[in-house]
Amino acid sequence: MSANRELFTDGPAGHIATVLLPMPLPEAFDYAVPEGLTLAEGDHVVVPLGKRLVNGVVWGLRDGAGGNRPLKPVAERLDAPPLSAATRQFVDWTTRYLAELPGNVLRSVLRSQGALQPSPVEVVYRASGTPPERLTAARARVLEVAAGEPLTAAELARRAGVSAGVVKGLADAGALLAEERAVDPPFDAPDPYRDGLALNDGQEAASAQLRRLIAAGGFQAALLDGVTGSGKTEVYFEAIAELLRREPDAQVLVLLPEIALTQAVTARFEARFGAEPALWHSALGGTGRRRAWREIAAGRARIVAGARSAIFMPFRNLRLIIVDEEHDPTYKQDDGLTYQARDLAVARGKLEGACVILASATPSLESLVNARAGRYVHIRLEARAGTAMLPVIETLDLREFPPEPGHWLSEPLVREMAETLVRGEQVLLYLNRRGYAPLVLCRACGHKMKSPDTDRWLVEHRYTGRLICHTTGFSMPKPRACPECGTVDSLTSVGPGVERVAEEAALRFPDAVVEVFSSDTAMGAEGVRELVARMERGEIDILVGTQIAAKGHNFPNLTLVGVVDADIGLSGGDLRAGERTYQTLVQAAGRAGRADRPGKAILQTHDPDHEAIAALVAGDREAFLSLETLMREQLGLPPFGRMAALILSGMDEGLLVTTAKAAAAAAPLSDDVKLFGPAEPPLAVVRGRHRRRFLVQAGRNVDVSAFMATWMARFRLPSSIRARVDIEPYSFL
DNA sequence: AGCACGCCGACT
DNA sequence: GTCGGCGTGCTC
Repeated sequence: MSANRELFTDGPAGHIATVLLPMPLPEAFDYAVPEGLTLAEGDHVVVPLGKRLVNGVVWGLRDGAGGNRPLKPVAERLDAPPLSAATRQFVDWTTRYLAELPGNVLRSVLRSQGALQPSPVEVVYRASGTPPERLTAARARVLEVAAGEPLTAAELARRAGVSAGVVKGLADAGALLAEERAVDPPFDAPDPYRDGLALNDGQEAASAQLRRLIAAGGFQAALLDGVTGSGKTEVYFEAIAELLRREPDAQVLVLLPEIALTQAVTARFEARFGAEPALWHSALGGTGRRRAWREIAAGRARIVAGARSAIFMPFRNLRLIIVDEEHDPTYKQDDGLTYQARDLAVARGKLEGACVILASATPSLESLVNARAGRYVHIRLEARAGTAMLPVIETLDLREFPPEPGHWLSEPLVREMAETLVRGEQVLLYLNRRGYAPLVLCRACGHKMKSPDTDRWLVEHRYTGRLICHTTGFSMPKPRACPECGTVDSLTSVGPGVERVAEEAALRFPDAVVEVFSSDTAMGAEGVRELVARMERGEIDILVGTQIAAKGHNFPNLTLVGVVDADIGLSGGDLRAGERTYQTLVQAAGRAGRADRPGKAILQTHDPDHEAIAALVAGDREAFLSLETLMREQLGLPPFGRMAALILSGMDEGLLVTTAKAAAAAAPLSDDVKLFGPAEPPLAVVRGRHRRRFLVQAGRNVDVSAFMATWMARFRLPSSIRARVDIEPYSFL
């Protein structure tokens, strides 16, 4: 067992275990340690709570009297790998940082129900080498199959095409040997000594820097800043290889945006290390979860590739964390907790004494500021000379060349598309709007079709003939008559979505193969892979896609990217809108001409002078970032100031308003903290729940987490009102 | 999170 | 007259 396990040997009666339970309780509970039970901090235990038994983790051990009332005894110690001291510290730190309840954070760590039970076993058979006395044809087939890997009786019978009785007969005759095998097999060990792809000079220099960081050991954060196509993955693979060569027991966590956890990405790991990584993502079923969790907790899974929630995995010896596409906004979301996985990764790296590498072609402003301040090592990776030229980027002023009413492709873009198609090359039209039209309204009375639970517009989807709310998922068939005034056939579609742009493209280029690539095209992971493969093979001429099309793929014959509406995201209640637009445009533009062909990107805009667009056209990232940095610094916005939000919600609007007033009055205000609200957010009602929102803005040196915790403790929350704290909120809706 | 306790509607 | 709805409160 590990060195950090303080053994708690027996002594006088009155030992107390503080046990943290994975539930929204205010604190860890004390239990008596029964005579004869030896416990260590981090151990998984079963304890009585009310009239049931629940799992928990020993958070502390001490001697003492039971206090004012007798303690219930710990029921059982589970034979599972204990949570490491660093993992427990990470839970404590995260609890404080997010102003959360500790049990809620622990619940994110214990995300597999079956993982604490002994691993289930199955009986498998292999040939014993002694053939049976009577060898029938059926028996021979079974023995032939069994000569390979050990299989269960059912699988053996299926593959040999015989009944289960034949297998049983062979086992009884001693020709097959039964053995038990854990249902959760270990993951194959990665081999860090295999050769990677040949690195160019830039990649070699960057990986040498990373190897030095690994060799130095301990906590270090690095920003690996490399343009699209510069081969960042190969570079951080070298850091992984270096670590595993030095420390064969080390564990590595690679965080990826959920969408990037595809076969293609894991295949690259397998090609480099000869073994698939252990995967952790939301789509994992019960068995896969249990296997991954146990193997990580036991310290046997070496390379773990996961979505944001993988930052909570119970690693034993985490030495390196890589956050790929660190700028990706999907790292900030709530799945039970509201957190930014990149920020937690840096915090966990500190606690584990591990190296943290943030990789991106378009780093977040936060990370760039940290790099400039010297808190992160800044490693720049230039493009491979000759191979991946950045495209020529032009703006197309929609005020000068307006498309016809009801159309969205401006004439100069259409001309450029025609020339591209004539050369036999491919076009990507990028528009970050799913569906056919973002709004359906009645020409007769002006009624706008809205979601019943929210004020949001219903988005028309032509493929399915339905109107869908992208916030709540509500959906209905598109009616023939206006539900307000009853006029028949008066509902018109306003504005473009990808389906509508695809329709226009198909109309303009009747001979071209046009496809839509959108996250809600009902095609699933399999369909996405198929579509990407067809695009790679050149079987699609014009791909119309949302965000999902803008990243991660390499289409060598794609030479023109048309950004249908570069202005989306430049305005709205989001301080990162400019940054986000810039990143998206770089990613979308980066799709063009990745092989040896020069690419071109055309941005349709009403505001070609906007700094994000101007900087992009000039290819001047520094200029854009300097402006953005200056703006945020002057306004005291992150990362130059701290923010937090409090969202109250409840069915009873009257009670909500009263509670919000009480909350406002209870705020522990001071000079360096500004409080805004309670405000009615744009999404004021979601599924019948009313919402009110507070925004806290404070100086860089203010601990907003502590502020929120203090605030929350100073007013009573009626049980029907829910409160959610969001530290460093990204969305202000 | 569960689970019990508690006070108001339609059923054998 | 009871069964049962989920609002409120507690669990070491």
